[in-house]
Amino acid sequence: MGEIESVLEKYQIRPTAIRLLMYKFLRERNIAVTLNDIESGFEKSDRTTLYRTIKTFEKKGLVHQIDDGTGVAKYALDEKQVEDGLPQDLHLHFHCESCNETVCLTDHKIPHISLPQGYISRDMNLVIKGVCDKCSGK
Amino acid sequence: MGEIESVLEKYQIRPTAIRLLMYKFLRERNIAVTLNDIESGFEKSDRTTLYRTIKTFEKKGLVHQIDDGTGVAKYALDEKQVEDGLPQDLHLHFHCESCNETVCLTDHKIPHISLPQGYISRDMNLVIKGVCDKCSGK
DNA sequence: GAAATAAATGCAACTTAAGTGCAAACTTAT
DNA sequence: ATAAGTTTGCACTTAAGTTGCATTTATTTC
Ligand SMILES: [Mn+2]
Ligand SMILES: [Mn+2]
Ligand SMILES: [Zn+2]
Ligand SMILES: [Zn+2]
Repeated sequence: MGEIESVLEKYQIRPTAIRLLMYKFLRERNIAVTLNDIESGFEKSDRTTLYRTIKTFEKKGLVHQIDDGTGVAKYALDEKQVEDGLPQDLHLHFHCESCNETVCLTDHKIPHISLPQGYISRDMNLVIKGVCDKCSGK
Repeated sequence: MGEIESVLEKYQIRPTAIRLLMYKFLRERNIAVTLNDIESGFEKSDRTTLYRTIKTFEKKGLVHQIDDGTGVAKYALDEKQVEDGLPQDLHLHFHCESCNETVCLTDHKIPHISLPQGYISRDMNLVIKGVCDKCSGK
């Protein structure tokens, strides 16, 4: 059994052909991808299966969904160890308005925000939009 | 000429009947509203007109669009004075997962975030999800 | 004030992404 | 080998956003 298989098993995802392909696909890029990106990356296989596959990955905690404000859901691999049952730390996402790519800045945690009385925080989403390193040329 | 009319004129929006109604509608609530909310708030008038009206408001800087992660665009009045030509300061938004309402926390500015080399920030979106004061009962 | 011009409105249609139902194919357990 | 459960593919549905175009309404020019 290869390494890829064992990662999926670790997340309690049965390693079918499409699942292995999609996991490899996600590993090959370090940017968040849309369902359309995934679809374009595969010759065969249909949209619904890919949709359900990515949703399975999400439910099992292998990927997280990113809402970068473009109106289309993107997905990226969680890098967390399956050992610590905790959800991956909240980190910020950067969306480049030039190349339209979105990346996880996993080292950049969302700073603590104090809310008005009575407000309880459960989750956060911080997206910074601008120009990425590749596009700024700096 | 009423006060409402003069606000619209200040933003260079011609005060038609529907525009006055929509502006009043937005003023009456202090939460962000979807196009559907607006549509339900009016007997007459059609979706397209309301859509184009809110987009006109947005272009002219009277409202800002909020992406709270629910997948539906919401809109809320800008409170900024038209005098300072600047866009309204970036503030955070709170989305209550209990009542599904989203509010502008205009006093809560988004803290400064330092980005990796080469990344240029132009805009930000910070949404906190949780339970609002009304729903937490505290 | 009437004619010409421009802006706003209403209706129908289109686009895109997301999601569901169901039967066929495939896998795992008995 | 059979039965039960899971995954896959196809067709179809929903919802939000958006555009084209003709009609109506407002503004400008004469
Ligand atoms: Mn991420
Ligand atoms: Mn706001
Ligand atoms: Zn870029
Ligand atoms: Zn609430």
